[in-house]
Amino acid sequence: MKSPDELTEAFRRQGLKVTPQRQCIFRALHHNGEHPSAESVYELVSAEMPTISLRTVYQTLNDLAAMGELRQLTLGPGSARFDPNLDAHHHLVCERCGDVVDVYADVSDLEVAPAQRRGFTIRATQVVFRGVCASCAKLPPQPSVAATIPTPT
Amino acid sequence: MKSPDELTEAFRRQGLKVTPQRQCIFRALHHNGEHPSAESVYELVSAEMPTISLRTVYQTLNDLAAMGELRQLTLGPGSARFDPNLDAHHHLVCERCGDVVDVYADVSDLEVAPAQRRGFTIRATQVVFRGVCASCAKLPPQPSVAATIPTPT
DNA sequence: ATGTATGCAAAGCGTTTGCATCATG
DNA sequence: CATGATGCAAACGCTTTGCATACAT
Repeated sequence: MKSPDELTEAFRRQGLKVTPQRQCIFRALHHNGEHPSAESVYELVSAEMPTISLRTVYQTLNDLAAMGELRQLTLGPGSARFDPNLDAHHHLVCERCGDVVDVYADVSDLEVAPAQRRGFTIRATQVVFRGVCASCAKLPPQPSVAATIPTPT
Repeated sequence: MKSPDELTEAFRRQGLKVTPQRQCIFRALHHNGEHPSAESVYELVSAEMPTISLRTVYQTLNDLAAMGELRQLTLGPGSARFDPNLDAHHHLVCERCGDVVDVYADVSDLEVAPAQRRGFTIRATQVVFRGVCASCAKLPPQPSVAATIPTPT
C-alpha cells in the first residue's frame, strides 16, 4: 500500500480530511503483513492514541478499501481481515490459529470452461490455501478455529 | 449430500435424534444447488412447518456440517452459505447479487513453492471466481454487493 | 424413562449508524 | 467557517445460547 504521506495526499484529493487518528492508522497499516482485523488495528493505534474509537478505525479502513488502497478479506467466519498488500497474491490460512500469510502462486491457467461459466463475466480469481501452520502442527490435537468446515476442497 | 433417509441413519448412529423438523431440513437441502443461507433454509422449511424456529435450522445445519455431510461457505461478508455438494469443486460468485454457482476447475497443479510455505501443511485449496452474472450484466450500473472489495486478485 | 430437540427470547460478536462536538482544509 | 471527522452509545445483522417443555429412542 502507499506510504502514509501518499495516503494523506490521496485522502485530500478525495475531499477527505486527514486527522492525526487517520495518520496513525496509515502508519499502523504500512508494511503490516499481519492481515489485521479492525480490532487489531484498533489495538495498535490505541497504544499511541488511547482515546481513539473503534468507529474511527472502521471508517478509515472502509475509506481505504473504497479507494482501493487496502483489501478486505473474508477468509472465514469471524472478523474481516485487512490486507495492505495490493500485489496480485493469494493466501495461506491456518485452520487452527487463523494465521494468514501471503502466497504468490501462478493462477493464470485457472480457467472456467465456457460451458460452466453460466453467462458470468469473471473478474477475479481468488485462491485460499487452508492448512496448519508450523507452530500449530507442533501442538497436540486441538479444536480447530474452523471445526465446522470439514473439507473445503 | 446423502439422501434424507441416509441422513436419518447417520444421525441415529451419532446418537442424534431425528425429528420431523430435521427431516424437513434434510429434504430442503437434498439436491439443492442454491447454496442457501440459514435464513433461506428457514424460509423453505417454514412453508411446510410454519412453527419451526431458526434455532432448529442453525442447529441442524451445524450438526450436518460437523458430520461432514454439508459444507459451510464463507464467500464474503454477510451470511454463511451452505453447500450440499460434497464433490471437489469451486465457486463462481456474482459480486452484484451474491448468486453462487458450482464450478469444476482443475486445481491439481496449483502448488505453493516450499519456500513460500512457511512451514504450513496444506490441506485444501479453495478457489473463488468473482464476477458478474448474466442477469446482473444486463442491468444498468448498480452498486455491488461487495463494493468494498476492490480488486480481489 | 432418559436425554436430546424444540421454540422463544435474550445474549453475543462484528460492524454500522445517529448525534453532538471538534478540527481540518 | 463550512464540511467532514471524532467519540460515545445505541442499533444492526447474523449466529449462538439459556431455559422450560415436548418428543424420539
